[in-house]
Amino acid sequence: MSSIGMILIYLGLPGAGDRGLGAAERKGRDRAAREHRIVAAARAIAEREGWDAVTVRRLADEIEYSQPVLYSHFKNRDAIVAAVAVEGFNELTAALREAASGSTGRNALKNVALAYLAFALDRPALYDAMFVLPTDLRFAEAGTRPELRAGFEALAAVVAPFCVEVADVTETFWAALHGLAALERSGRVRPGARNERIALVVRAIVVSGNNSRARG
Amino acid sequence: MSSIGMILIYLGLPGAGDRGLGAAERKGRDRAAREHRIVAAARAIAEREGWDAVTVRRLADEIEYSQPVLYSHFKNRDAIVAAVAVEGFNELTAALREAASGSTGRNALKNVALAYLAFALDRPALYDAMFVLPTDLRFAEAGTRPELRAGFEALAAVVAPFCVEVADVTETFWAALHGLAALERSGRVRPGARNERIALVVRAIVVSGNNSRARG
DNA sequence: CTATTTATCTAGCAGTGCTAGAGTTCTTGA
DNA sequence: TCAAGAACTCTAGCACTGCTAGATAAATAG
Repeated sequence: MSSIGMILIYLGLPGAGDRGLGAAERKGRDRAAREHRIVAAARAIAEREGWDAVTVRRLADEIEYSQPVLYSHFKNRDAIVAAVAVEGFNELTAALREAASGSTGRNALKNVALAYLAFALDRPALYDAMFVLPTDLRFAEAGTRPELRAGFEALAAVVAPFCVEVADVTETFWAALHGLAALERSGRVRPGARNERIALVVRAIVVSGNNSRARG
Repeated sequence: MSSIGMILIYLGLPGAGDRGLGAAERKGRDRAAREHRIVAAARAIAEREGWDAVTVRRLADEIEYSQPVLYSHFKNRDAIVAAVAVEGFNELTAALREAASGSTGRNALKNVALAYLAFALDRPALYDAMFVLPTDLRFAEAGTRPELRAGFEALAAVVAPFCVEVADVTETFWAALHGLAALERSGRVRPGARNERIALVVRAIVVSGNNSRARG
């Protein structure tokens, strides 16, 4: 099965002898496709065997190129992790929007919280890429990537009805969800009480979110 | 400065030629002292240069023994990280108790939250050992080390006045604090709004903690 | 003083991220 | 059409990692 993947890809594209205007674009597409294969391979291996198993040599084997090719796409290994993280933020945002749609107010809040936890717990490797492993992706700063900000906005949307200082409450909501995910994943909290914890977070926002100018 | 540390240690102990009953105990003490030096070196290097700089070779240099000696104290590198983490839990527990003492009710809650964040933010390497790096330390399970449980109890103590389901609320409080620390440390939340976020968490527990049997 | 156990070290394995320089393939211009 | 130049990819290797087998030195016991 050595090079079937590559063969299929090339069959779907103009022939290699192709001259003229289309050649450059084809190269660009090939490069983009190869880059995507790298990211997909990294993600698949990480999800199956953990991030430690994602070595540059192994990725090179997977895409059937030598190691230096990977470094023509990504500055270093961390940049590959970051690319997976960006995919993760897109999918998390989609999952949160989906969870919010079709309900409003308190129910929307609860559904989003449940969706967030579910996302973090069944895609541990993806979530690690987004929040645990070292990347230099940032939030809340100039130069923040739109993929990251969109996730924040999805949370802000369900939080907004309950507060005036939306940014403060959204950040705190996010932190609570992240903390719940992190502690549960590392076995530091009773798995059976997940729903109770989520209910507490939701209730906290509903009851105390208003007038978020906290006094104390 | 090659072996001054060792010389001082041995000067403070019975002479090397010492025979008889005391010799075995002295050996035990020496071993314990050496083990402590390993953990201290790991922690110091991690705090100064990050955990990536903590290599077994470097620790061996630091304590002036060869690498295999470290493996006679710890099963592997992760076990050294875990030893630092246990120190961290002891110190975090002490810091939280200190913060809780001298105030009650809502103020105790706020002081503990502030102390938790301060701890996480000015000892990042220690906090990583406790919560981020891979160790097999567990909470909320049979076989949990007492050092870990004590930290939970310190949080539970300040939460208890505000709720009936103490375990649920304590876990959620801890998760919120951990999430705030994690997101702030990775630059994913506005540093300037830290106090507002903490105030929200405190207010949430005060206002909605009672009757924690959440409905909805 | 010798034999045995204990403690320690040297040297090395198999793996990592990353890169310089060689080699090949493709594109271009005459 | 064919050589010159550019673009691309590979081989081989560096410096490092965690970890360990086997040799060696030191301490203990008989």
